[in-house]
Amino acid sequence: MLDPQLLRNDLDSVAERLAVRGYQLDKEQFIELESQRKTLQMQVESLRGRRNAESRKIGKAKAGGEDIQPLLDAVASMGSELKASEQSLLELQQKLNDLLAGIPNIPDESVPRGNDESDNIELRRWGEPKSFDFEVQDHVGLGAYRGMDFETAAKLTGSRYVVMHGEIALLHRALTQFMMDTHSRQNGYIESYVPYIVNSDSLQGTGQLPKFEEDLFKLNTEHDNYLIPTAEVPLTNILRDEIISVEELPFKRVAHTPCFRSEAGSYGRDTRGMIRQHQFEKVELVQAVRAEESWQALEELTGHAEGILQALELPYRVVNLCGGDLGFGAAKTYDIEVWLPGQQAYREISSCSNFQSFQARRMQARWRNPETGKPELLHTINGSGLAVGRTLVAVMENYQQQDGSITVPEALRNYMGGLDKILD
RNA sequence: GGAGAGGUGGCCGAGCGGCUGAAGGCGCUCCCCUGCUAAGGGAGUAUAGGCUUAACCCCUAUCGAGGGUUCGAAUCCCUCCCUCUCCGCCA
Repeated sequence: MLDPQLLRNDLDSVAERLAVRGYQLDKEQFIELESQRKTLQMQVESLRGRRNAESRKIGKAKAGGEDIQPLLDAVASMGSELKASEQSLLELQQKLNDLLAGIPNIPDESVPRGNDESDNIELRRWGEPKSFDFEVQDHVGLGAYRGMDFETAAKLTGSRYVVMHGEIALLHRALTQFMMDTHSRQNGYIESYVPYIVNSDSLQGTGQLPKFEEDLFKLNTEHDNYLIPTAEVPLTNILRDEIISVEELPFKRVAHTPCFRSEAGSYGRDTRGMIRQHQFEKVELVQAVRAEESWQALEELTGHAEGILQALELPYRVVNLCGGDLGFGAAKTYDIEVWLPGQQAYREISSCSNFQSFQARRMQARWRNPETGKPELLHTINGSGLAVGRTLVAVMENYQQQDGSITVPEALRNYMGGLDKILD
């Protein structure tokens, strides 16, 4: 959610900057609703003020043993008038709120203009895509005889799920452990275990609701419960409705969770293999910092995600997402794309974003500034560190050998009982 | 699942339907006294919104959430949520 004050004071420049992401702000509607709100609110509040004053008089008169009937008569008509005004104010505020909640975050100045991923700007590359002197397979081919089993998953559940057996499953788990250890021991994140089911308030807070409900799995319980699409939701909502002290900053959390996404609207995309699944594992990094530090935190967090790929010696590039490709709440996003020999392409493996106060305002996540004594909104940053399933794909494809085996990256061998090679 | 108790400010904890945005305590900030690893005295200390927009003042809302009764609700009624205790079941 944007700062309503900013919209009131600087509507034109907000609209201009939102255009970078292709969002057209309905300025007239906002101005209209806002002016109605103002008059109505003043009306309601002064009515309430009068009623309160009159009521106090009645109280005093009664205590003094006076006849209160004339006072009661004087207030008699106020009730209905107040009720009517309150009702229309409520409706108006609802409309304004809906409008506000539907406005995406303002892109940072450094976000390039553009409509889709073809307009993203590549910032840097790391590592050299290996050239193979044999015909490379993709992970589906490589996994076919090694325990990556889509057919059984289809039987158990349906499409876009996977069952893994044996050493492939072990490799998958080793990746998770390696990532968790790196972030918690070296990068300063506190490891957290969180629920995989959250309520609608939490999804509201991080911005998945109300606009993107169709992307989520909703549970058929009496409560408004959903499976998490990312650990960002529970981790960030730890701070919802909290005012934390300066000693608790920077707030840095890492969690490993499954993620559940309905993938509505992506029919036909990435149907092969485990690039796009309804259920996948992810290690998520979340930071909450004071406003001045959020841009630096984004760079740092992106570096932490890159560090995993470097340790695994997987070639990647970092792109700066253009306005049109930016997520709803992000002011800026770096996508990290890993090289996949099977696709001869770089594919997203992490998405690191600075939300500034966008999420914090929705969830009233604040810290108390000791210099002013006042609470201030936090800035939130998050990113994958990394998507485990896609990392598994990248390891399989980049480490494949001519004889059909897969070399285990050095960094993972301790997690696999010293195993250095996965054979057929 | 059954029975009971309870949810009040950063924390603890009072609160007959009216002068309670909320006693008292703790914590914190500032000042005074004293002086050395203590103590005493005084003042201040919620959030959001409106108005102003430079600030103050003022006004409105908020005592788990939402409704209701009433001129007036932290206080009465209803619904829901959560926490705790006991019993049952269970990884």
